[in-house]
This record gives sequence, C-alpha cells and structure tokens, in this order.
Amino acid sequence: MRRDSRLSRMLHVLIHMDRIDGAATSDRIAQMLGTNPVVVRRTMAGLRDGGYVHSEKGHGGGWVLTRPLSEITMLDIHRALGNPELFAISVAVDHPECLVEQAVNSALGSAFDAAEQLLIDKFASVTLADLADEFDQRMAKITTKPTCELV
Amino acid sequence: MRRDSRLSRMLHVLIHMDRIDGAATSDRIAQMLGTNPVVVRRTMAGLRDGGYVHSEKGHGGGWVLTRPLSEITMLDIHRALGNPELFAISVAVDHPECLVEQAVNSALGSAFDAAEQLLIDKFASVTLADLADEFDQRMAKITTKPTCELV
DNA sequence: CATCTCGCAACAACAAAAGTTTCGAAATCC
DNA sequence: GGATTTCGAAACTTTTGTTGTTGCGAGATG
Ligand code: FES
Ligand code: FES
Repeated sequence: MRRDSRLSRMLHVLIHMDRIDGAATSDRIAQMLGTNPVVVRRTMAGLRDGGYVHSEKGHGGGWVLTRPLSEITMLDIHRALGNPELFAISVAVDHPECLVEQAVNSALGSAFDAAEQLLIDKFASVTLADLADEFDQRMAKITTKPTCELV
Repeated sequence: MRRDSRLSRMLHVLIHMDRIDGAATSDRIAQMLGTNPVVVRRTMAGLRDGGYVHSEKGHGGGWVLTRPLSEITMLDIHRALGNPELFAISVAVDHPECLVEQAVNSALGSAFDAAEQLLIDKFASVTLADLADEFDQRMAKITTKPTCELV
C-alpha cells in the first residue's frame, strides 16, 4: 500500500513559497518534489479551493500564498487535501448482524477514534509559521548551509 | 488504497473459535469472511507462528486456539500479523538535506508517533476475553438473537 | 502573435493486496 | 492400502487506487 505523502510535501512547498520572490510555477515545484507539474496542479487545486494559494497564468505566473503562514495550520492543509484517510487499517463488516464482530469493531473503532482526535488536535495546534520558525532555528544552528538550486 | 482489515477479521474469527467445538477449517473460516481458504491460511500463518493457534491436517483437522482468550491481547494479534503499518499517511523525503522538509517532518513525525503510541497502548490493554465479555453483554441485551449458520 | 502557464480530461503505468490455481504432504477414515 | 480431508506453499491473475503522462484548451504577458 503506497502511503500518501501529500500533506508533508505541501507543507514543505508552502513554506518555501513564503520565502521566495514572486510566483512558483508548477514546473518548479514538480522538480522540488521529483514529480511532474500535472500532479502538482492536481494537489494544489485543493489548496486553491481552500483559499490558501492563488494561481496566475501566463508569464511570471504560478502559485502564490494568499495569506500569512501564521494563519494556516497543518490541519487546514490536511482538510484542503480532502481530509485523506489517516489510517491504513479499518474494521471489516462481513456480518453486520454478528455481535462478535460488533464487539470487536467497537473496541477497534474507539481506539482509532481516540488516535484520530489526537492527531487532529495536534495538526490544529501547529501553524506553518511555527514550522518556519523551527526551520529558522535549525538553520541558525548549523554552519555549512546546504545549497539547493530549486529555491 | 484498500485498507487492511485483517486485524478486525482475525479477532472476530478467534473469538468464534473459542466458542465452537473442535477445529475450524480454513474453508469454514473463509465462508465467514467471504473469502477463500488460501487467504485464510495465509493470514492465519502469522498467528500460528506466534503460537496463538495450531493447525491440524486431515479429517477433523483445522485451526484451534492454543491458549485462553484472556492471554491474548489485540496487540498480540496485531504483531502476529506482521506489525502492519497503521497509518495511511507518511512523510516525504524528497530532499533529506532541506531544513524545511526536516522541520515539517519532525512535526508530523512526532504527531504520528504519539498517535501510534496511543493505539499500541490501547491494543495492549484489551484482551480477547474482554471482547468476548463485551459480546456476552450485547447478547444479553437483545431479545431476538441473530442466527448464523456458520458458527 | 509567440510564449508561458494553469485547467482539465483521458489514458497508461505501477504497486500492493487479495483472490485463484495447482501441487504436495500429512492425518484420518474405511 | 486407498480414498478423503485438510493444511502448506508457490506461482499466477485480478482488482483497486494512486501516480504519472499526454494532449488540448484558455488566459496572461511581452
Ligand atoms: S460470523 Fe460472527 S456470527 Fe456468523
Ligand atoms: S527543496 Fe527544500 S530546499 Fe530544495
């Protein structure tokens, strides 16, 4: 089962977007992510619909943030990506009438619900500005700055 | 992405196994789960290697529990299934050098670690006997017992 | 008007899980 | 001993969802 890494990737991209001048084209972002521009547009479409970024056509066009990082949480982005399923495991409903199955699924379900709530709360509590700060701290700590031709 | 329901299914099966006389054949279990016996053997193989069930060939053969439900936790079965990945979401490592990516992944990673710990703890705290008790309580509550030709 | 860039739809490639087929080996029944 | 039941394991096919690709259209810029 290939695991979804869109949230991680989009957070990475958005923070970079905040630090560069002008718009970031889908092409450039695709290079950053080792993918292609169509996939980028597909993924960014949700963020655009959520009002976090704006896209502009033509020369000098591309993607720009429409609000400060401090006003975007990790949860916002997760939701903008369509609230993707968090867990790789689910309960089976082979015999909905079976009380054994119901007992099992109720125990499993409540465990997953609690874990999901914990994740959602954590996501809601972290803004992209927090992540950018964390980045700055890491940057201040090291002496040899890594160079990246893409940002 | 089809989600893994082996844990839920195996818990269901094991509790039924505790309540029936004699061994349960792969064929019968497959009918319960709406699948086929080869898939059942494949899945049960982990539980056999973990020492939770035993398989017997020939007439009257099949699968039997090798220890009481009170000595098996949900976590045991999860592990016996090969510790399958819990989350459908993972972090991307496109640019391991990139401090932005590192900051993002560290925040995401710690959230997932906490959620995983919560789940594991919960799994460890519930024995199959607890689930069987829960089943008995549900059974006592209803008046019209569902009939199932498979158990 | 040439070029850049996104938007969208259709199609292909890929990966992982599940299902199927087939054979073999061990246990039981007669 | 021979037929039958049942698991064990390997090889193969099917299915399903994601990702990647191609192609065309539309709007913006120079
Ligand atoms: S399968 Fe649980 S009752 Fe038939
Ligand atoms: S992509 Fe984050 S630095 Fe190059």
